Amino acid sequence: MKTIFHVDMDAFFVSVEELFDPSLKGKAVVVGGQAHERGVVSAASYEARKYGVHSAMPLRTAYQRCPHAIFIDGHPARYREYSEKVFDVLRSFSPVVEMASIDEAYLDMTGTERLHGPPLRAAHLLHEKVKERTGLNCSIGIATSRMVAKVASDQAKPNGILWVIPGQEAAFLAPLDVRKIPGVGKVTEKRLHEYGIRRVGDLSRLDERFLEERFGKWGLALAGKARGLDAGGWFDAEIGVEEAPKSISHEHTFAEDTTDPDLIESTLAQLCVMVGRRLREHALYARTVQLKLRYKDFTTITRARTLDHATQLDTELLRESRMLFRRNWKPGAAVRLVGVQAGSLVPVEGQMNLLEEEQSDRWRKALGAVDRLRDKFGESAVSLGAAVKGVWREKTHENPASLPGKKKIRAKD
DNA sequence: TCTGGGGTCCTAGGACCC
DNA sequence: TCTGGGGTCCTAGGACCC
Repeated sequence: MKTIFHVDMDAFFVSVEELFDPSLKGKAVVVGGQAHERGVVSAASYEARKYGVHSAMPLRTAYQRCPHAIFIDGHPARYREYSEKVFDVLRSFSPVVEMASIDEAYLDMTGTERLHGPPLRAAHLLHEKVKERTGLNCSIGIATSRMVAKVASDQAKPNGILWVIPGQEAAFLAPLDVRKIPGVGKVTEKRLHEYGIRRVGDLSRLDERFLEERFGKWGLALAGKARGLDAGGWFDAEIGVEEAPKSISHEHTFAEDTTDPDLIESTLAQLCVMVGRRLREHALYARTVQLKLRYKDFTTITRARTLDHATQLDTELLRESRMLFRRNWKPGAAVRLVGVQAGSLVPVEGQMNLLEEEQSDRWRKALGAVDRLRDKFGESAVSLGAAVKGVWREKTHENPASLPGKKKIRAKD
C-alpha cells in the first residue's frame, strides 16, 4: 500500500507576483498578458475568480468580466526559480519526488512514517515548510494512488490538506462530478452526460465492457479511475523517473493575422533556431519535422515529413519546414499561427555518408559556438543570416518584442 | 467569449512487407 | 479473378493537461 502526496501550489503565478509586489494582495490580478492582447489567462487571483475569470480564458473575455483587474505579462524566470525552491523543500521530505509541472508535484511518502509521522502530520509539516521557505501557499492531497491524491488536492483548495483514508477511495470519488477525473474534459464530459453519467459514482456502477465499447482503451482506464486506481496511461508511471522528451516544438501566434510569406518564413526560421537549440541541449536528433499552420478562422493543419536520417541542425529543420510551408500554403490565406515540431527523437544521428558526416560535423561545431554565445550574451547576440534577414522589421507593424525568441517578458526583466 | 504555448496520448487510414 | 491477415511505419487530427 502506497502513500502518495500531491502538492499543488495555490494560484502560483499570481502568488509569486504578490511576493514581488505586495500591493497586489487581495486584488483582482490576471497573469498572461494585457487586457486587449491575443492570448489567454495563465493564472487568476481568487479575487478575479469571483468575477468568473479563470485560466485558459481569452484575455479579452477576462477584461469584459473584470475590467478593474490588474493585467500582468508575467515573469517565467521567477516562476521557475520558485518552482525549484518548492522542489528543494519537497526533496527534504522524500527522495522520490516528481515535478509534474511548474506548480505541482507528486511525492512517494511510502515508508517515511518513522521520520515524519503519520500522513496528516507529515503533510502539515510539509505545508508549513513550503510556506516558511517560499512564502507561498499550497494544497496537499494524500491517497494510495496518484490520481486520487490529485483529485484530493483539488478538493482541498485553497491552502488545505485532504487525506483519503485507504479503502475509502471509491466513496470519496463517488459524489464528485465526472469532470473532476483527470483526463475527462469538455468532450468526454458531454458524451458521458448523454448516457446519463454525471457523477463518478454513476461511472463506477457501470460494466467495464460498456465503457470499453463506447470509449475504447480510454473507457477501460476510465472504469479503473472511477474506482480510484492509476489505471493505464500516464498515472501508471513510476514517480520520479525522468523520461526523454518525445517531441520538441515551438509556435508563434501573430499579433495580427498575416498573408506575408516573408514574415511567415522568417518566423519559421526563428522557430527552427529555437527547436534546434533545444535538440542540442537534450543531445537528441529528430527524424520527423512537422509544420503547423493555423488560419484566420482557426482551422489548423499539420504537415509532416520524415527524413532519411536524424538531425539537430537548424538549417535542415528550416529547409524541411519551409518546403512544407510552400507546398501547403495557398497564397493569400491569412495565417494566425505558425509552428515547428521535431518528432521521432533519437539519441543518435544514424547512418550518413562521408560527405554528409563531414558537413554535419562542421555545422555542429558552428552551432555549438552559437549556443555558447547566446548563453553568454543573450538570445539576440547571434542570428543566423539565413534565418532572419531583418525582414519583419521592414515589412510589418509586428512588434519585434512579441516575436519568438525575443519574449516581451525578457525585455522587462 | 474569439480562442497561448508546450507537451502527451489515442485513433484511424494507407503503404508496404511477409 | 474479386480477393487474407498481421505487423510496422507514416501521416493527420483531436482530446486533454498545466
